[in-house]
Order: sequence, then C-alpha cells, then structure tokens
Amino acid sequence: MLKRTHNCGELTAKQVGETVILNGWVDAYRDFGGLVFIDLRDRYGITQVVFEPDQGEALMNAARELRSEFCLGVKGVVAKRLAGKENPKLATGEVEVRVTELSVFNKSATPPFDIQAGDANEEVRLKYRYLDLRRPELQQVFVMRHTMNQVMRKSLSDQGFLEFETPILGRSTPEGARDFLVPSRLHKGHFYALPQSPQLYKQILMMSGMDRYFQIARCFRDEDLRANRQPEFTQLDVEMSFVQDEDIMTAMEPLVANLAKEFTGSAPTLPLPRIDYKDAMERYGVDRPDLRFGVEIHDLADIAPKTTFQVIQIALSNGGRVRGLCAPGAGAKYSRKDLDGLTAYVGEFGAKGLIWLKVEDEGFAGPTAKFFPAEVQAEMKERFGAKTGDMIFAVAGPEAVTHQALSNLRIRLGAELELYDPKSYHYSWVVRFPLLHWDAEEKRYVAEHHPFTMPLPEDLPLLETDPSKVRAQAYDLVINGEECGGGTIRCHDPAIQARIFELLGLTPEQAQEKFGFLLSALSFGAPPHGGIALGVDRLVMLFAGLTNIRDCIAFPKTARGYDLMTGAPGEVDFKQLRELYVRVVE
RNA sequence: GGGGACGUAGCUCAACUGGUUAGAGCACCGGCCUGUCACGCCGGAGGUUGCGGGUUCGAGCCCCGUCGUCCUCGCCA
Repeated sequence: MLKRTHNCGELTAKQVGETVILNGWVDAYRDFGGLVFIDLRDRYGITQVVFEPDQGEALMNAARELRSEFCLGVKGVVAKRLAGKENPKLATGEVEVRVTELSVFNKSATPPFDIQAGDANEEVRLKYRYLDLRRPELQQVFVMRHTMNQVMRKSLSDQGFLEFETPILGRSTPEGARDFLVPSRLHKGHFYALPQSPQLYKQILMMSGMDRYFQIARCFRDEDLRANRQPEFTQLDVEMSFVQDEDIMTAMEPLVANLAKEFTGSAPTLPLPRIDYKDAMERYGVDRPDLRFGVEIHDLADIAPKTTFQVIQIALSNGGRVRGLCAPGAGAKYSRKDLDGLTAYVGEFGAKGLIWLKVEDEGFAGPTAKFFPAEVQAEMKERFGAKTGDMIFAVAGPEAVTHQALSNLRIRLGAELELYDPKSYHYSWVVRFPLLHWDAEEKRYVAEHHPFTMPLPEDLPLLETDPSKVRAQAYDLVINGEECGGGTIRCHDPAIQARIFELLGLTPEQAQEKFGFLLSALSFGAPPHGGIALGVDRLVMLFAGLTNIRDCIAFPKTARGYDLMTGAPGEVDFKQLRELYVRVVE
C-alpha cells in the first residue's frame, strides 16, 4: 500500500525535490490527453498532482481513468510549479506532485450530487451523509466541535471537576418532555426511559460526595423538531456541591470565556452581566434577549388617558398592555409596503395590529399619528430617546402578545436596520426565573425549569401563599439571543422538596413512587448543591455561524425524526416484539 | 395536531393563460487536447414531472388524497 508521508494540506516549497506519498480523494480532474491534473483532497487540504507522459503510457492511461471521489495513493516528487502557474487559492498552491506511481484504493460510483458545489437539496445530502461530510465546510464544523469538547474538558478538569458517565437506560419520571421508552425484555410491561438529561444522577453524585461533576451527555426528548432542536442532543452537564447560584455562574464563566477566546478571538469581560428575568421581560419581551443592540421596550399605559385611541383603551381595560419600541433610522428605510409586512409579522404572534409612527421635525407621521396630541408626542419622544428619522412601533393587547410581538419585532428590526455587527457576540446571564406557573388546562402548577429547583430564600413563604410569585435560584446563559444553557440550585431540603411536589399535584405516595430514591438520598445528609447544562450543539451552531443544528451534528434527523441515511426508525420482526411483550396496535 | 413553502433528468433549475416531441447548465458516456486549477472543443445518452385518484378533447400546470423535505405555532431545551 502507498502509505502517506504527508497530508494534502502541508506541502510547500520547503519539500521541493522530496519524494512523497499522498492519500486522498479526487476533488477534481483536468484531463488534457497528454497531461492530467488531479486535485487530491483529504481533511487537511488539497494538493495538485500531475501526470506527465515521461512516466510511461501505462501510468497516463491509468490517470485518464480517474474520476471524482476515487480514493487514491500517489507517489511522486514535489516540484515547484512553473513560473506564473501558482494557485494562490490553495495553501499548497506553490507546488505540485509529479506522480511516478498511482494506486487506486477504490473507484467511486458517480456521486449523486456535486460535493464541491455543496448546493444540493438537504434531503439528498442527508441520504448520502458520508459524501456530504467530505465537504471541507462541514469538516471544519466538526473540527470545531472536537475543539469545543477539548476546551470544555480541560477548563472543567483544571477546576477540579470529575467526568462521569451516567445510565442511558433510566426510569421515566413525570414532568418535562415526553420520554423515549425502551421496553424491558426481562420485565413484562415495564419500560426504561432514555434520559432527558442526567439530572437526578448528577444530584445523587453530589450526595455521594463527588463535589464537582461534569459530563458531555447525550440527552433524549421525544418532542417535535425545529431548526435548533433535535430529539437527541448533547449537553455539557455540570453539578457542584456547597454552592449558591453565584458560585455556579462564577465557575462557568472561565469556560465561557475560553470558548469565546478560542472561537471568536476575544473573550468577554467577566463577570458577565446578570439580568433579572423580570427586567428581561419588561425591557426586551423575552427571557433570552439579544443584547448585541439596545432598542428597549417601554410601557405606554400612562399616556393612554391622553389619547383618544380606542385600540389602546380597549387593550388596557381588558387587562392588557400597551408597549412599544423605537427603531433608529427606520423612517427612511421602510416603505408603506414594508410597514404592512411588519404588521403582518407581528400578526403571527397574535397582535391585532401594529401602531407605527414616523418621527419627523413637525411631529409624528402615520395613519394613527392623529391620536397622539403634541404633548404626548413630546413625552413619547423623550421616553424612547427618539430622534427625527426614527420610528416608534407599538402594540396593544394581552401581555403575552405584546411580549412576543415586540420581542420578535425587535430582533427583526435589529437585523434589518443593521443595528449590530452580525459577527459580534454578547454573553449574559438571565437570573431569578419564576419557580412555577399555573397550568389552567391541567389545573396544577408546573415547574418552570424542573421540579428539583430551590426557591430564593426570601420567597420561601410565598410557597404557601402565592406559589406563582416564587422566584427560583435559576439562571440561563444567553448568547446573542439564544438560550445556550440553564441551571438551578437544587432543593436539598426534603421538606421544601416535598412541598414543591405537592404543588405540582403529586401525592406523597406518587412522589415516593417516582422519586423515592431522591427523597431517600436527601435524607442522608445531602449537601447544598446546584448545577447547569450547556447546549453543546447550539454552542457549535452559534460559534460556527450556522442557522441550523443539523449542520453541526454528524448524523442528524429530519423534522419528522427520520435518519435518511439508515432509514431509522424502522420496523422490527414480530419475534423481537414478542420477546418484549409489545404489540403494534392500529 | 395546526399553518406556510416546496417536490420536473444524477444535481441545480426553466417550461406563458391548461395546448406540438418537457428544456438549460453541471455531472455522466464517446472523441480531441501538454499547463490546467469552474480547463476547453465536438458528439451522445439520460424523464412514471414524488405517488394515487379526479376534472378536461388535452394536465408538469387545476381539484382531492397521500408521502417526503424545510420553516413555524402548539410542545420542548
């Protein structure tokens, strides 16, 4: 076998004159009859190799047979290219390899799509994922992903964290996402569940005195997919003992800074900003604000009495809200048609309409400007810091609608008006989430994060009087408006944990049945503890500038949960089902 | 479960208002070519228009159903 002495990305003028062997795939071939050029590709780069008649007819004939994606070994002499024939687009473009010996390891069928172009339909790319993954663009993403894993391991290991593995076959627990179930052969009618996260195991490890845990853990949730959501995904899972919420954030920040440094070239100043959940919702309408730009949302309820605008009066009298934001420089940017488009856009989030006001020297302009007297206009200009040429957008309606409509509008305006550098990164913590919210349909409280979250100490009394007002010791890591991780301090007090189970509608018997092991472990001197999990796939997506999580997962699934390469999920033999006591019903 | 976009040659796309034999570029096959790097030139082959039904003298185009891909609401992180 012609074993490589060099890879396809490393030859330069330094090796001129050396005999080398390269292994790789035919990226392109250019056949001149009397002269054949091959671009040989591996994951390190591309090197041009050339076949010339002086090496004999047999070699030339063999070279003329080469086609795209043939897998080759070539032996030859590194030569400086003819003067003026260098290719500045290639790292190896100064030189070429004059081939003396060729070994075709394997021919290739004609590729089903143009691997170099990379513009094929995703369906076909996923079916032939092994070919898609030959593309340098994709290979770079997985190099990055590898590096990320290394940075995470090193950062945490340097801080004294121990890497653990926890079971994939666990038990189904109530709350959270739908479980993937695995039927037990040994126990008729019983099922394992794949972990939604290693949550309880890592808490138990704290109770075992492991003190600082981490795992790059695969998690499974049987819910519908999205551009940034797959049914199996990877978390950097972390847990620490003897800590409060600030300790977790402080412990994670060096890691975040290391990732930022590695992938963006610059690390944020620490500590990262903390924003109260409540402030985030008020100022940005969302719990994961994109803070690469300003444009805060302001309330307009107080000006309502000074206008004659029915829409506003009605929203307020129905217990809703009127809120708006100021888009700098939007006045000249948006045509009437564009504004109709923005109105339709907020409509997607339930807004009945969009109030838009152009700020001009003479006052507001727009179809609803007449409802705002001069005095109110001055007040609004001041509140929004609006200048001539800006636009004020406002939405009236139920609180959730104003939040959704304005937060999404804000993101859209930020991009369209180029209010930030798309290559920039902003990191922040959103803290003090609500512990619970009331689910009207199920007629019970539902955990905002998960059922093991510790309330803020000062809010503990509210657990008895007004549970939905209880704030949690919870924190999310937000980067560029993406939720990249979240965690909580856990309940290490069995009594508080029992009270929360009660609020969640679990009887003591049910709590015992589902979480007996946890309650038991809590009763044996459990340390105060807490942790966090970062979404590895999302971090790769973010740092690689991708808009879709499939491109940073080697073998992803489609929106319907198929693996188009293997055909999973597939049918199984009746015999397999019988062993598992499982029957398919129509 | 709901909404939207899409599905035509191996790939990327075109085909007027429903009208002759469904076209182009790339890829593929054959031939020519000694300095290309998106090589070039000549020639050729390649189609169940996702699938099933319907309307029509006539359907890639209209209607119904179905499957698949993407985006999204619900759900979920």
